[in-house]
Amino acid sequence: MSLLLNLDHTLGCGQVFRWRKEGDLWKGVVDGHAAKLRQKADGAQVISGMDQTSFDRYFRTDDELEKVYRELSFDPVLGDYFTRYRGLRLIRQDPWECVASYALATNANIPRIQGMIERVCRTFGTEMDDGSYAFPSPEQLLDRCHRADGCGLGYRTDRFIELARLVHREKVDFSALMDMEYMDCARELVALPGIGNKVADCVALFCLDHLEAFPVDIRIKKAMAQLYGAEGSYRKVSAFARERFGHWAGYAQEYIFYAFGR
DNA sequence: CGTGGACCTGCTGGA
DNA sequence: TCAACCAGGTCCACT
Repeated sequence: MSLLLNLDHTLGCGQVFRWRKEGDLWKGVVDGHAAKLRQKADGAQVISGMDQTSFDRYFRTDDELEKVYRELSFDPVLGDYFTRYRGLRLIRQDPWECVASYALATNANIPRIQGMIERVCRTFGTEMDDGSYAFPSPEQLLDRCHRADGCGLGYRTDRFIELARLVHREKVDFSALMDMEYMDCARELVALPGIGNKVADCVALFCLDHLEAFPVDIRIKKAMAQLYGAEGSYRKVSAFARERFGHWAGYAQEYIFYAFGR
Protein backbone atom coordinates (compact mmCIF):
# COMPACT_ATOMS: atom_id res chain seq x y z
CA MET A 1 0.00 0.00 0.00
CA SER A 2 1.53 3.26 -1.03
CA LEU A 3 0.38 6.66 0.17
CA LEU A 4 1.25 10.13 -1.01
CA LEU A 5 2.62 11.54 2.24
CA ASN A 6 5.60 13.77 2.96
CA LEU A 7 6.32 13.80 6.69
CA ASP A 8 8.58 16.85 6.65
CA HIS A 9 5.88 18.99 5.02
CA THR A 10 2.97 17.45 6.91
CA LEU A 11 4.44 17.49 10.39
CA GLY A 12 6.59 20.56 9.89
CA CYS A 13 4.17 22.95 8.22
CA GLY A 14 2.82 24.22 11.52
CA GLN A 15 -0.57 22.57 11.83
CA VAL A 16 0.68 20.43 14.74
CA PHE A 17 2.92 21.70 17.50
CA ARG A 18 4.53 18.75 19.20
CA TRP A 19 6.29 16.64 16.55
CA ARG A 20 10.09 16.73 16.51
CA LYS A 21 12.53 15.36 14.00
CA GLU A 22 15.55 13.53 15.38
CA GLY A 23 17.84 12.27 12.66
CA ASP A 24 15.54 10.67 10.11
CA LEU A 25 12.89 9.90 12.73
CA TRP A 26 9.76 11.95 13.45
CA LYS A 27 8.68 11.64 17.09
CA GLY A 28 5.34 12.67 18.52
CA VAL A 29 2.45 11.60 20.70
CA VAL A 30 -0.77 10.33 19.16
CA ASP A 31 -3.74 8.97 21.12
CA GLY A 32 -1.62 8.77 24.24
CA HIS A 33 1.13 6.75 22.55
CA ALA A 34 4.67 7.85 21.76
CA ALA A 35 4.89 7.47 18.00
CA LYS A 36 7.95 7.19 15.76
CA LEU A 37 7.78 7.49 11.99
CA ARG A 38 10.25 7.34 9.14
CA GLN A 39 9.85 8.65 5.60
CA LYS A 40 9.71 6.08 2.81
CA ALA A 41 9.41 6.59 -0.92
CA ASP A 42 5.88 5.19 -0.94
CA GLY A 43 4.64 6.77 2.30
CA ALA A 44 5.64 6.57 5.93
CA GLN A 45 6.88 3.65 7.96
CA VAL A 46 5.56 3.35 11.50
CA ILE A 47 8.42 2.39 13.79
CA SER A 48 6.22 2.38 16.87
CA GLY A 49 3.18 3.85 18.57
CA MET A 50 0.56 3.72 15.82
CA ASP A 51 -1.55 0.95 14.34
CA GLN A 52 -3.08 1.11 10.88
CA THR A 53 -6.41 2.47 12.14
CA SER A 54 -4.75 5.21 14.14
CA PHE A 55 -2.45 6.04 11.22
CA ASP A 56 -5.25 6.24 8.66
CA ARG A 57 -7.31 8.40 10.92
CA TYR A 58 -4.48 10.75 11.88
CA PHE A 59 -3.14 11.26 8.37
CA ARG A 60 -6.58 11.39 6.73
CA THR A 61 -5.58 8.72 4.25
CA ASP A 62 -9.11 8.83 2.82
CA ASP A 63 -8.45 12.29 1.41
CA GLU A 64 -7.42 11.77 -2.20
CA LEU A 65 -4.57 14.23 -2.46
CA GLU A 66 -4.26 13.83 -6.24
CA LYS A 67 -7.92 14.76 -6.51
CA VAL A 68 -7.36 17.84 -4.33
CA TYR A 69 -4.48 18.83 -6.62
CA ARG A 70 -6.57 18.32 -9.75
CA GLU A 71 -9.50 20.31 -8.46
CA LEU A 72 -7.46 23.25 -7.19
CA SER A 73 -4.85 23.46 -9.93
CA PHE A 74 -6.97 25.98 -11.86
CA ASP A 75 -5.15 28.34 -9.52
CA PRO A 76 -1.59 28.72 -10.84
CA VAL A 77 -0.23 29.71 -7.43
CA LEU A 78 -1.55 26.56 -5.80
CA GLY A 79 -0.45 24.48 -8.76
CA ASP A 80 3.08 25.63 -8.08
CA TYR A 81 2.81 24.90 -4.35
CA PHE A 82 1.43 21.42 -5.03
CA THR A 83 4.54 20.64 -7.02
CA ARG A 84 6.91 22.07 -4.46
CA TYR A 85 5.27 20.68 -1.35
CA ARG A 86 3.84 17.50 -2.79
CA GLY A 87 2.65 15.11 -0.10
CA LEU A 88 1.64 17.72 2.48
CA ARG A 89 -1.50 16.34 4.08
CA LEU A 90 -3.97 17.81 6.53
CA ILE A 91 -3.92 16.00 9.86
CA ARG A 92 -6.91 14.94 11.94
CA GLN A 93 -5.96 15.93 15.50
CA ASP A 94 -7.58 15.04 18.79
CA PRO A 95 -10.34 17.64 19.35
CA TRP A 96 -9.51 18.52 22.94
CA GLU A 97 -5.78 18.81 22.31
CA CYS A 98 -6.47 20.85 19.21
CA VAL A 99 -8.80 23.43 20.82
CA ALA A 100 -6.61 23.70 23.88
CA SER A 101 -3.41 24.12 21.87
CA TYR A 102 -4.82 26.73 19.53
CA ALA A 103 -6.42 28.62 22.40
CA LEU A 104 -2.90 28.94 23.80
CA ALA A 105 -1.47 29.90 20.42
CA THR A 106 -2.91 33.40 20.41
CA ASN A 107 -0.72 36.46 20.17
CA ALA A 108 2.48 34.48 20.66
CA ASN A 109 5.22 33.34 18.30
CA ILE A 110 5.74 29.70 17.41
CA PRO A 111 8.71 29.00 19.72
CA ARG A 112 6.77 30.43 22.63
CA ILE A 113 3.64 28.48 21.70
CA GLN A 114 5.65 25.28 21.65
CA GLY A 115 7.16 26.21 25.00
CA MET A 116 3.78 26.84 26.59
CA ILE A 117 2.37 23.56 25.33
CA GLU A 118 5.45 21.62 26.38
CA ARG A 119 5.29 23.07 29.91
CA VAL A 120 1.60 22.21 30.13
CA CYS A 121 2.34 18.64 29.09
CA ARG A 122 5.20 18.25 31.55
CA THR A 123 3.20 19.79 34.37
CA PHE A 124 -0.04 17.87 33.92
CA GLY A 125 0.44 15.11 31.35
CA THR A 126 1.28 11.45 31.70
CA GLU A 127 4.91 10.50 31.14
CA MET A 128 5.54 8.03 28.33
CA ASP A 129 8.13 5.26 28.10
CA ASP A 130 10.46 7.40 26.07
CA GLY A 131 10.39 10.25 28.57
CA SER A 132 8.05 12.46 26.58
CA TYR A 133 4.72 13.61 27.97
CA ALA A 134 1.21 13.20 26.63
CA PHE A 135 -1.09 16.18 26.32
CA PRO A 136 -3.08 16.27 29.59
CA SER A 137 -6.78 15.47 29.71
CA PRO A 138 -9.17 18.18 30.98
CA GLU A 139 -9.43 16.21 34.21
CA GLN A 140 -5.67 16.05 34.76
CA LEU A 141 -5.59 19.77 34.21
CA LEU A 142 -8.45 20.64 36.55
CA ASP A 143 -7.12 18.34 39.22
CA ARG A 144 -4.23 20.70 39.95
CA CYS A 145 -5.13 23.76 37.97
CA HIS A 146 -3.19 26.13 40.26
CA ARG A 147 -0.03 24.69 38.73
CA ALA A 148 -0.93 26.36 35.46
CA ASP A 149 0.56 29.52 36.90
CA GLY A 150 4.01 28.05 36.40
CA CYS A 151 3.46 27.36 32.71
CA GLY A 152 3.99 30.92 31.49
CA LEU A 153 0.64 31.16 29.75
CA GLY A 154 0.06 34.79 30.70
CA TYR A 155 -3.48 36.04 30.36
CA ARG A 156 -4.39 32.80 28.55
CA THR A 157 -4.38 30.86 31.84
CA ASP A 158 -7.94 31.64 32.92
CA ARG A 159 -9.39 31.05 29.46
CA PHE A 160 -7.47 27.80 29.19
CA ILE A 161 -8.71 26.46 32.52
CA GLU A 162 -12.26 27.59 31.81
CA LEU A 163 -12.14 25.83 28.45
CA ALA A 164 -11.00 22.64 30.17
CA ARG A 165 -13.86 22.99 32.62
CA LEU A 166 -16.44 23.28 29.84
CA VAL A 167 -15.05 20.27 27.99
CA HIS A 168 -14.86 18.25 31.17
CA ARG A 169 -18.48 19.07 32.01
CA GLU A 170 -19.37 17.96 28.50
CA LYS A 171 -20.61 21.40 27.58
CA VAL A 172 -18.68 20.99 24.35
CA ASP A 173 -19.97 18.21 22.11
CA PHE A 174 -17.20 17.59 19.58
CA SER A 175 -19.16 14.85 17.88
CA ALA A 176 -22.11 17.18 17.30
CA LEU A 177 -19.79 19.97 16.14
CA MET A 178 -18.38 17.55 13.62
CA ASP A 179 -21.80 16.60 12.28
CA MET A 180 -23.22 20.09 11.90
CA GLU A 181 -22.58 22.50 9.04
CA TYR A 182 -19.29 24.38 9.07
CA MET A 183 -20.95 27.75 9.67
CA ASP A 184 -22.90 26.48 12.67
CA CYS A 185 -19.82 24.76 14.04
CA ALA A 186 -17.74 27.92 13.76
CA ARG A 187 -20.45 30.01 15.41
CA GLU A 188 -20.63 27.65 18.39
CA LEU A 189 -16.87 27.47 18.80
CA VAL A 190 -16.49 31.24 18.87
CA ALA A 191 -18.73 31.34 21.94
CA LEU A 192 -16.11 29.42 23.92
CA PRO A 193 -13.50 31.20 26.07
CA GLY A 194 -10.24 31.97 24.32
CA ILE A 195 -11.68 31.13 20.91
CA GLY A 196 -12.25 33.74 18.23
CA ASN A 197 -12.70 33.45 14.47
CA LYS A 198 -9.19 32.28 13.73
CA VAL A 199 -8.95 29.59 16.39
CA ALA A 200 -12.48 28.41 15.60
CA ASP A 201 -11.45 27.87 11.99
CA CYS A 202 -8.29 26.04 13.01
CA VAL A 203 -10.32 23.73 15.21
CA ALA A 204 -13.00 23.19 12.56
CA LEU A 205 -10.30 22.33 10.03
CA PHE A 206 -7.74 20.39 12.03
CA CYS A 207 -9.98 18.14 14.10
CA LEU A 208 -13.64 18.44 13.15
CA ASP A 209 -13.49 17.52 9.46
CA HIS A 210 -14.69 20.88 8.16
CA LEU A 211 -12.24 21.08 5.27
CA GLU A 212 -13.82 24.24 3.87
CA ALA A 213 -12.63 26.21 6.91
CA PHE A 214 -9.98 28.79 6.03
CA PRO A 215 -8.16 30.15 9.10
CA VAL A 216 -6.83 33.66 8.51
CA ASP A 217 -3.88 34.55 10.72
CA ILE A 218 -1.42 37.36 10.18
CA ARG A 219 0.62 35.32 7.70
CA ILE A 220 -2.38 34.23 5.62
CA LYS A 221 -3.73 37.76 5.73
CA LYS A 222 -0.57 39.08 4.09
CA ALA A 223 -0.49 36.19 1.62
CA MET A 224 -4.09 36.68 0.50
CA ALA A 225 -3.55 40.39 0.00
CA GLN A 226 -0.39 39.80 -2.00
CA LEU A 227 -1.62 36.85 -4.07
CA TYR A 228 -5.23 37.79 -4.73
CA GLY A 229 -5.67 41.35 -3.54
CA ALA A 230 -8.09 39.97 -0.96
CA GLU A 231 -8.15 42.35 1.99
CA GLY A 232 -10.47 43.56 4.69
CA SER A 233 -12.14 41.99 7.69
CA TYR A 234 -11.66 38.42 8.80
CA ARG A 235 -15.04 37.42 7.43
CA LYS A 236 -14.32 39.03 4.11
CA VAL A 237 -11.00 37.30 3.50
CA SER A 238 -12.09 33.86 4.68
CA ALA A 239 -15.30 34.07 2.67
CA PHE A 240 -13.30 35.02 -0.41
CA ALA A 241 -11.15 31.93 0.09
CA ARG A 242 -14.09 29.59 0.59
CA GLU A 243 -15.71 30.93 -2.57
CA ARG A 244 -12.53 30.52 -4.57
CA PHE A 245 -11.35 27.17 -3.24
CA GLY A 246 -14.66 25.58 -2.22
CA HIS A 247 -14.76 22.46 -0.07
CA TRP A 248 -10.98 22.07 -0.25
CA ALA A 249 -10.28 25.59 1.07
CA GLY A 250 -8.53 24.14 4.10
CA TYR A 251 -5.97 22.36 1.95
CA ALA A 252 -5.37 25.55 0.01
CA GLN A 253 -4.83 27.39 3.29
CA GLU A 254 -2.26 24.90 4.54
CA TYR A 255 -0.17 25.06 1.36
CA ILE A 256 -0.28 28.86 1.28
CA PHE A 257 0.59 29.08 4.97
CA TYR A 258 3.53 26.75 4.50
CA ALA A 259 4.79 28.49 1.37
CA PHE A 260 4.75 31.90 3.06
CA GLY A 261 6.61 30.64 6.08
CA ARG A 262 9.71 29.67 4.15
C1' DC B 1 -21.01 44.12 12.48
C1' DG B 2 -16.37 46.36 11.97
C1' DT B 3 -12.37 48.72 14.21
C1' DG B 4 -9.15 50.32 17.95
C1' DG B 5 -6.62 49.13 22.32
C1' DA B 6 -5.16 46.57 26.00
C1' DC B 7 -3.14 42.37 27.13
C1' DC B 8 1.04 38.15 29.71
C1' DT B 9 5.46 37.10 28.46
C1' DG B 10 9.71 35.69 26.36
C1' DC B 11 11.95 33.69 21.77
C1' DT B 12 14.99 35.92 18.90
C1' DG B 13 15.52 39.22 15.09
C1' DG B 14 17.43 43.63 14.88
C1' DA B 15 19.55 48.18 17.69
C1' DT C 1 22.83 42.21 25.61
C1' DC C 2 17.93 44.21 25.26
C1' DA C 3 13.63 45.72 24.34
C1' DA C 4 9.09 44.69 22.14
C1' DC C 5 5.09 49.60 15.75
C1' DC C 6 7.08 41.70 17.99
C1' DA C 7 4.20 37.31 18.00
C1' DG C 8 -0.03 32.04 13.89
C1' DG C 9 -5.56 36.72 18.46
C1' DT C 10 -9.19 37.47 21.75
C1' DC C 11 -12.07 40.42 24.33
C1' DC C 12 -14.37 44.55 25.33
C1' DA C 13 -15.96 49.09 24.23
C1' DC C 14 -18.03 51.97 21.12
C1' DT C 15 -19.66 54.04 16.38
